[in-house]
Amino acid sequence: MAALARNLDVAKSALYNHVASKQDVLRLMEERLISQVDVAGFGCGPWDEAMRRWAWSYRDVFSKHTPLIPVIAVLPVADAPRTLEMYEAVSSDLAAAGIPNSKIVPSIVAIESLVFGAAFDVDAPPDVFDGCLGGFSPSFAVALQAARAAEIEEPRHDAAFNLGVEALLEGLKALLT
Amino acid sequence: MAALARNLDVAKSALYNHVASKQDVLRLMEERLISQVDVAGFGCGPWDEAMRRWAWSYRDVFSKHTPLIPVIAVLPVADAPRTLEMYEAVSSDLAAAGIPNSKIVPSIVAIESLVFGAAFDVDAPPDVFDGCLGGFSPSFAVALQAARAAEIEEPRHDAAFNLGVEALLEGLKALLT
DNA sequence: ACCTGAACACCGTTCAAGT
DNA sequence: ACCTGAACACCGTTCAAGT
Repeated sequence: MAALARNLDVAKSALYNHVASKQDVLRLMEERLISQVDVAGFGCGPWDEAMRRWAWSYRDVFSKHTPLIPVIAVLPVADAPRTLEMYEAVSSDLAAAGIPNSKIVPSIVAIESLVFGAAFDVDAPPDVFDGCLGGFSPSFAVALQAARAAEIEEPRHDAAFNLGVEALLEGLKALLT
Repeated sequence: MAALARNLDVAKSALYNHVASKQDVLRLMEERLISQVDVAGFGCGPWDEAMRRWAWSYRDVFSKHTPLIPVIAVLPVADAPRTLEMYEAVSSDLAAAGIPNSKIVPSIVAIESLVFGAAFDVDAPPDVFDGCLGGFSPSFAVALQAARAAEIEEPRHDAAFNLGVEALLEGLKALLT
């Protein structure tokens, strides 16, 4: 709230004429961010292509605002019309794809979990794995070296998220359709 | 730091004789939590069974300490010997399972992303989806009703995490072996 | 209706002073 | 080696007072 007031060239207390609390500000931010997530793929074309597009843009939007993730995970969606709109688009495509009704919400939550976790990963410094080549963990060391070699083509966190999304979609297809 | 000092019946400033900063405390907590994660399944039996066991205990441990997730996602693992130990156990099983070296780190990061996201989901109140049955989102409403019906057998977040883990493992098998 | 400024109860961290 | 207490620069929120 202090930083927000500073940016608006206004006293902190002035904010409370427009907003009830910090939580309230975060709720407004959530709606704005969710409306930036790309759901245009749903309702046209193959459902897995739409899911892929949705997941990537969802991750990109929240990787720039990771402090919001703990907030939105706990926020009742009834207060968030844009979020509800997004879920409706996803649900209707999953239903059309033949996913059983009882598995639609679990599928959405599973992908969202991957998206949120991956958003933190994007936020992490590029050197999280630095200095791990000691002889104490030989298997991990060779895996890390192979990952580093592949990094010139694709950033580490993109490679992981790509594999996660593709494996998850593949698995959902295999298990639910 | 204030609460910690309170619990220890000591002045806040006394903490700094034992620890450099709050970040330092969180690093110590990370190590303690990671050492509670069950890696006993690795090195014996089928790799997917070991991964399942690992993922569930990993989620359970961190769902009780979600504020630590943003911290550990950004923490260099070189400073965390127990974490390194855990990665070594996972890596060696994935390599033995025939996963290409260049895909081991991405596989681990993908599962970890799912685990961290799911940990937030466990932490969420049971009524996140309450009051969403309005006519504005028909597909999501029926999906939600089906999910609620299944909830008497298995909690909502367990059903989602179960599907996520099973689909991810299935997908990794299909794509990488 | 919207602003300011002072106040309150908190933070994490530092540092001089003690034992 | 380890503690205390005061101090500092921050928070989010409230409230009386202004326009």
